[in-house]
Amino acid sequence: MVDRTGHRTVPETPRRTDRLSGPRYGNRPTMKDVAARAGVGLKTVSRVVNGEPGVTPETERRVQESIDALGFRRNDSARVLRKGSTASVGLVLEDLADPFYGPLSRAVEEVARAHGALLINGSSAEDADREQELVLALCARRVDGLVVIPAGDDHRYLEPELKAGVATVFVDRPAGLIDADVVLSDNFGGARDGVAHLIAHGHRRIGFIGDMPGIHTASERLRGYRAAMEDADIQVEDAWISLGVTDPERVRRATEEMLSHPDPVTAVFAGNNRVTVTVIRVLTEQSRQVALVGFDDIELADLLQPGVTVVAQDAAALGRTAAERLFRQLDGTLRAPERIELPTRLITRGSGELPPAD
Amino acid sequence: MVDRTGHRTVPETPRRTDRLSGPRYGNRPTMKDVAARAGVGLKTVSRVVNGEPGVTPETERRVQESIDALGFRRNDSARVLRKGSTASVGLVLEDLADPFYGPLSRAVEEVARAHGALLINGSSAEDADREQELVLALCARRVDGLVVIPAGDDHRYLEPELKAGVATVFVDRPAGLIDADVVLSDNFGGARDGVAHLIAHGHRRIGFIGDMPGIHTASERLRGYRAAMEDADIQVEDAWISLGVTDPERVRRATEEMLSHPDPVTAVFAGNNRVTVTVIRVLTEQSRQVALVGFDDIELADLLQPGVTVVAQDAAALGRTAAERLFRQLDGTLRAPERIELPTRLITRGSGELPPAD
DNA sequence: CTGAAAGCGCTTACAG
DNA sequence: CTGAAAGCGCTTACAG
Repeated sequence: MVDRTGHRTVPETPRRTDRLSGPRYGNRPTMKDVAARAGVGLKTVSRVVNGEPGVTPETERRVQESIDALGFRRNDSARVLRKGSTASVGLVLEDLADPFYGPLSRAVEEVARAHGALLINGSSAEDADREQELVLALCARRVDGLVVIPAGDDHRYLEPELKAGVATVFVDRPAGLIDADVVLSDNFGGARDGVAHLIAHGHRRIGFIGDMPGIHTASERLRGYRAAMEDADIQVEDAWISLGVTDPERVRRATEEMLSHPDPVTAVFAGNNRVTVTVIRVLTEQSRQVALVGFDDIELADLLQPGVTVVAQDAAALGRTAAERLFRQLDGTLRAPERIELPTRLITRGSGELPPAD
Repeated sequence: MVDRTGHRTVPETPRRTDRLSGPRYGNRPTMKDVAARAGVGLKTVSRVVNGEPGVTPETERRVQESIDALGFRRNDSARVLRKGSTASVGLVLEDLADPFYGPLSRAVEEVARAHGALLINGSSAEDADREQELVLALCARRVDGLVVIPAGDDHRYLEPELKAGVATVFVDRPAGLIDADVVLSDNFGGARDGVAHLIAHGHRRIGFIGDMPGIHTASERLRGYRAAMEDADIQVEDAWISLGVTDPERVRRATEEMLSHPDPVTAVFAGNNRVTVTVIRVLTEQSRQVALVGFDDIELADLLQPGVTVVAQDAAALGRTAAERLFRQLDGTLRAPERIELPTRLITRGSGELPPAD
């Protein structure tokens, strides 16, 4: 639509259905339109839009007037195609709604922002196929880099992408069957310290309720539990260990079973935040006092009676470390893939210092 | 790099620095490379890659072999440019790390996924300038639609974009000075019900501790408080109301002040989740029992002593409703902007049913 | 069934 | 200081 003064006119009412018909993103003006209206060349518009030097003030003014009048905004999709860098990073995690991933995502976002990149976010829902689908969709969009909290344990599908130079860092759990950067919490050491803390407070019969054994964090924490028990020369009984999905029903049943044994555990080590919450519910219903240490901090843990002793990991630090490493890969300052382990911190609040109830 | 059989060779070690120098995204093969290797035309490769009909099995096999050998993956950046739809939606919220936004983001993501779109996520950090910067960056990327939890109260900067047909839905707080779709919780009604609940349990001196008065949700909830008090013919005293930032120090001071008055409040209505948490901390330190109802549910609220009575909003429903409306805008099935209000739910757990301590 | 040409909206490399 | 041409990697419209 061009009126007789040569000005492109924009209809007052947005014609929304147009967006789907043509390739012109609604009907947004392009640099070509701006150039035509201002009576200059395309490259001059590009110079003004990008603040490049070499444009007389008068020309610049004319171009700027044209930009404002048409409501022009540079199409970064086109820019990206030509420049070869999308200035975006992909983050694939288990579930955006899980409070553990909030601070992690935010930390990745902040580092990306400092490098001028946007964040594309996706939840794998702990499904390996969905993880792969998401990761490959992000590769197809040519994100500059990828931060992945893996759901699956076979990442060979990423090999061509890594070869092609897609920067990638795995977080929270290692990559499977490929050599890649990974940033983890010290799950083994954290769990060992938490269990040792219970032992130091007189417990010997200690239960471990954890996530599915296939998950790296779950098996590492179990290994930490076993190491602490072995260090104290305690023979672990099968009935003290329960692994599986972390939904409340399963965890509740496991906890109640463990506590109803003839010779029950006097303390429980909970394998992650979801497990801890359910175990607390069950313990408050018991007549007997049972000590508890949980892996992962939870909100309001200090306000419960007793306060909940936890092994805390620093989710924000995990995200920050991974994202920084990603951008160092992109700088080219990095050589071989590394495995970085972040320390955990035992926070004592009461539940882990309860003596055995005998 | 082409060897003597005409095959493009890929170096074993990824030359990562290459990514930044040229426009070829690392050195990924393109459809042209695939076509050359397979000895077919570009369009034939496009047909195979997109599963279009009209390719003989033998040709398809040759193309597929070439794709696999080269590690080709379609560049969606280029596709997007030509097709005019980026199959992505932008979500701008206050802080990804805030637990309220986790379920909301996830809900938006799920709806986007059902429509084949990815989610680009950004935190405004409650800063109007940063909100605008993010929103406009997303517009430049030509996202198909935008879900915005606004930090600022003037969104006229979005007018050219709306005119150009960018689908937009505001959530949690309304848009400022422009006409746009908005999905809100019934902040007024929820607060009024919560306060009425305290009045029904015998309270007359009820405090209100809320967020900054400029924030829409904060003022609506205060309005609900006032309405409930007026319905009960209670004259509100100035000392019962405290508005401001929600950091723990400010809220703690406000709560303690309110409780140390000669004739102190017997109940507190907390304006949001962050306020509630701090108020709980202060109340547990008091010798006197003070009733509490909080706006927003918080995790473990049922495990505290007493359980925390809250006015819960459904964050996931807010996100889902907004995203669905966004895609209906894109369908073209929507006319005028609307304001949708979602109900809240009073959850009684004990703290709101405590009688006045006299 | 197949493919060459044009084009999406920018930037790059170059010439005037 | 300014701009025409070529190109980024795809898809579209069309011709054979």
